Amino acid sequence: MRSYPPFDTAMAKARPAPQDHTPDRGLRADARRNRDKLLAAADEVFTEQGADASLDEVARRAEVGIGTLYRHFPTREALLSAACDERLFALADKSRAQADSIPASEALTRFLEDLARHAGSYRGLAAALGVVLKCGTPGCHATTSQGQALLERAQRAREVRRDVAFDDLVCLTTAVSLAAAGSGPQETRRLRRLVAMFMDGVRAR
Amino acid sequence: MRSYPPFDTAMAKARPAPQDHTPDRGLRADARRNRDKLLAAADEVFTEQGADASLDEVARRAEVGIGTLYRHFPTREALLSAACDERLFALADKSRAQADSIPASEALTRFLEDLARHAGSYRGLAAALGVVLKCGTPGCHATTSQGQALLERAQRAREVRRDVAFDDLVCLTTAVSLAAAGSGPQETRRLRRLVAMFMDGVRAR
DNA sequence: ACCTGAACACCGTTCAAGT
DNA sequence: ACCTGAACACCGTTCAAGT
Repeated sequence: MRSYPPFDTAMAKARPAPQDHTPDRGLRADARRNRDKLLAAADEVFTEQGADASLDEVARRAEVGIGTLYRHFPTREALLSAACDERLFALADKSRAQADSIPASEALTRFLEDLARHAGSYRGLAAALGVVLKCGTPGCHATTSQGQALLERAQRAREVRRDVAFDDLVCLTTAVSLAAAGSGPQETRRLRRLVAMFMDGVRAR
Repeated sequence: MRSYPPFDTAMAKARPAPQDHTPDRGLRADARRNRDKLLAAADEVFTEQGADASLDEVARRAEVGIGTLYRHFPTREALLSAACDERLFALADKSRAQADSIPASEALTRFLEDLARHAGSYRGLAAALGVVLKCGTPGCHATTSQGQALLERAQRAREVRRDVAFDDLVCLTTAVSLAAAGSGPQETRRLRRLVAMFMDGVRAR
């Protein structure tokens, strides 16, 4: 088991607003450009080859030295979560937009389904989801705080047990994503079924 | 993402009986000895370093050429599941012994808890549990058939929904094990709580 | 039949030299 | 301040030569 060095939190800077969430302050123009190229390349490569694709390949496709990759993203997880960040932001936004118009536990269920689908966007992302969601990236933060808010709301409405923690739900999502690896219609059905079953268990009675 | 070659099913021979489950037929004495040394070494190394420890290290500690390791176990999963086999056998036996004297869903719950604990015996085994349980090793087979039997019994007793598949339960176990990584008293408590919650969702209503 | 280990291809990570 | 890529250490896998 390889042990990654501790995540460099300096890499995860607070973003000014959901619309403008690129950390351009304190980055030289060329550095900023390289960072963007790296993210685009990472998204491509991870999508094609899975979450443990070669980082060399990412650097090559970004037309950037491998050292530059490490300078920007000291660990694989840092790159992984940065590459997912847009998606996570979108997920949190979508949930916030629709949450108030539907019942608490329904909102929570939809959120978890989306999260499970997100974890399936790269092969191998699901297993890393727990780590990725704790990496401090803005998108991660948006997602976890939205999830936590939904959970608390459902608990206040007495629709969900009090002894359920957000981490339990992340754990469920991990499981469901692992089980639903691939994203055909069959997997999607299974995903929804598993989320529903777990939510039945989580529901207050 | 590394793609492993397809698992060589010739490696997983049917065993004569639960008590004597070492494939000694068709193996020369020295080969048999090497196989045993490899399994003992693998158990040690995986326990110390996790499920993705170096296979070189395993061969070295078994005092065997690396080629011999690959001859006996063509994939990491093959070695992993062979090394777990005793444990899985014991798990199935224990469950069989106690199952008839307790209610169906209780027996199933205990079985799943044990399986989750098993998945925690090596760091990183949980994520591979789905694959390991499908590798055809005798211990895997004993475990899956016992689990399937317990599930069917609980379904006949109308204690568990009909639309639950054994794979769903394996998926749960994976999740719970991932969430309960580590094996302190806190993790064990969490493990039992998560299993209980999922079982509530799985329960017929 | 089976074992051995050198050889090959590949990957992650660092760091001295460059701009 | 940032980039580069050669260099190093390590790992998985194969296969020709040996018993």
